[in-house]
Amino acid sequence: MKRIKINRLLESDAAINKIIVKGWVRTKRDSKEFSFMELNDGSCLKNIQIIADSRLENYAEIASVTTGSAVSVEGKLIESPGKGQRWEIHADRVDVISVAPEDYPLQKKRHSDEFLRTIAHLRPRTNKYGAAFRIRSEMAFAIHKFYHEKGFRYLHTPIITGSDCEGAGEMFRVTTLNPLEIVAFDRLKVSKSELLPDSNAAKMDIKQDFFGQEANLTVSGQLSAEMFALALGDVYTFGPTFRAENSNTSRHVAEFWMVEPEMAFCDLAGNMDHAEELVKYLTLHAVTHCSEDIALFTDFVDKELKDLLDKIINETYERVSYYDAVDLLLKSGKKFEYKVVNGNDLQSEHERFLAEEYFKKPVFLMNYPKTIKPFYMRLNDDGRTVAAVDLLVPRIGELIGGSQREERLQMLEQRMEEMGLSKESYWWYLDSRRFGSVPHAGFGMGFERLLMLITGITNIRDVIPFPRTPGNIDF
RNA sequence: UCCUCAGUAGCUCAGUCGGCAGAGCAAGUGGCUGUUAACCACUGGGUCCGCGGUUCAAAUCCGUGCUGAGGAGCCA
Repeated sequence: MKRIKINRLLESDAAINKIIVKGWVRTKRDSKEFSFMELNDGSCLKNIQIIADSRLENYAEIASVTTGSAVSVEGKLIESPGKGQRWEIHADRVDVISVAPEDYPLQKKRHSDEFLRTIAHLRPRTNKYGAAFRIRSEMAFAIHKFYHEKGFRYLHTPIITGSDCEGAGEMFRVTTLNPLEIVAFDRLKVSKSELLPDSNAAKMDIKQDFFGQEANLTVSGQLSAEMFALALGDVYTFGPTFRAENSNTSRHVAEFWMVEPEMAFCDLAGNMDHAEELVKYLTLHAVTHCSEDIALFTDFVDKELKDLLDKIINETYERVSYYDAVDLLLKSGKKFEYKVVNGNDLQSEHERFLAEEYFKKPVFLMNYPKTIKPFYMRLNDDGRTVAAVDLLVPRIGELIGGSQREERLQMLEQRMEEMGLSKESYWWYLDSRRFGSVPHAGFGMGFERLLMLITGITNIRDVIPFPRTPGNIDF
């Protein structure tokens, strides 16, 4: 007989004479006559209560079961006379699969997130993290569902990349060279400057490497995605991304997942329309398909979460240009720790003020000065701003960053020259502007940041199974 | 990387002016009960983050290192 998952049992509208459930004991209350076990199998937030009668032949063994132990239960699903649940199981047979010893770290009480991070291999067994990772799974599915419905093609861009100057941050080096050989260079008293990529020593060295040139983990699939948008029309990527920045904040990890749509024949306004539709769709999907898990977060993590999610789904997102935002910040009368300077990038506190206090809803900030944005963003007619857009949301800050891309070859080459980039290493990228170039646009959305928004979890390390941060790669 | 705060029992934390190391929960034992973060009693449990210093005396004051958190920068 096959086991039934607890989420199905709890949905039952009638008693069932014979069922098998398997799971882990969350807590147990004993008496001489009965043992009450709360069993959870991960299929949903709720446990099911098992009543094991002392007349069961292995009752002594059942009584020894501890929190965290695994059991298999055969019995009857019946309506519960007790408070707090509709259904319970009267066990005809309980097989103890394994007993968790007394040093099982998870207790039947609230633990701090900091402590649970030190036992990241066990934290999915808690209510909060179980809920978080069920939502994560459901959101990943919803992303594919959204794009499939809209006729986008799912694109797998490379994890290992040879282009080293995408400008999106520090990169992780990929090499098959033995680190000991690098130590040997030190022993030979080769100076550090001679090991830099443009030196002969390093060139000789790099030829021995797997790819014969420097290789890194991707920081963005955008440039590749542009090539496919200019062939398949509308594409998106959804996969891991790596940044070697020494960032120690609640919003950054070294390995994270990013959604990157790229759309041909699309301008900045179309880009924003798309971003707004995506965020609304995903939030609505979470609220309707993960209501029980979301309820845990609205009840125990963030009391204002429900209001925020309603706003995200129902409000029209504000759209304001960089220069208007600067004016607005200057006129707000609000005292900031850092002064608002026209032409400089906005500080986190400025962005938070706009999303959380001024507009009190998601806000698109667009048309930034070209001096603070990458080369591939399309130059506006004013000659000083580019068609960039960030989506700022309450509590998180930047959820989305994107732009309309520079599709004009001469403009693109000019921008690359201004920023000191080598045109040779981007030959294939420039080719796309040579052959059938069209206006196109796209953005990147941090998947973990979306999950923080939807769950109210305040630290990004708590929405990814095994977070990677500077100095931390346990598990 | 910078700024701020923190580190005391398995977990969460208290520890006053520098003067014998504490509580709740968890664990163990026993009792009781259709219980539900069950309840009652008893028991065990400490490198007070490490190193150095001041002092008759340091969990407490000073220096330094490590770890964690919050904020900043970078960004998604």
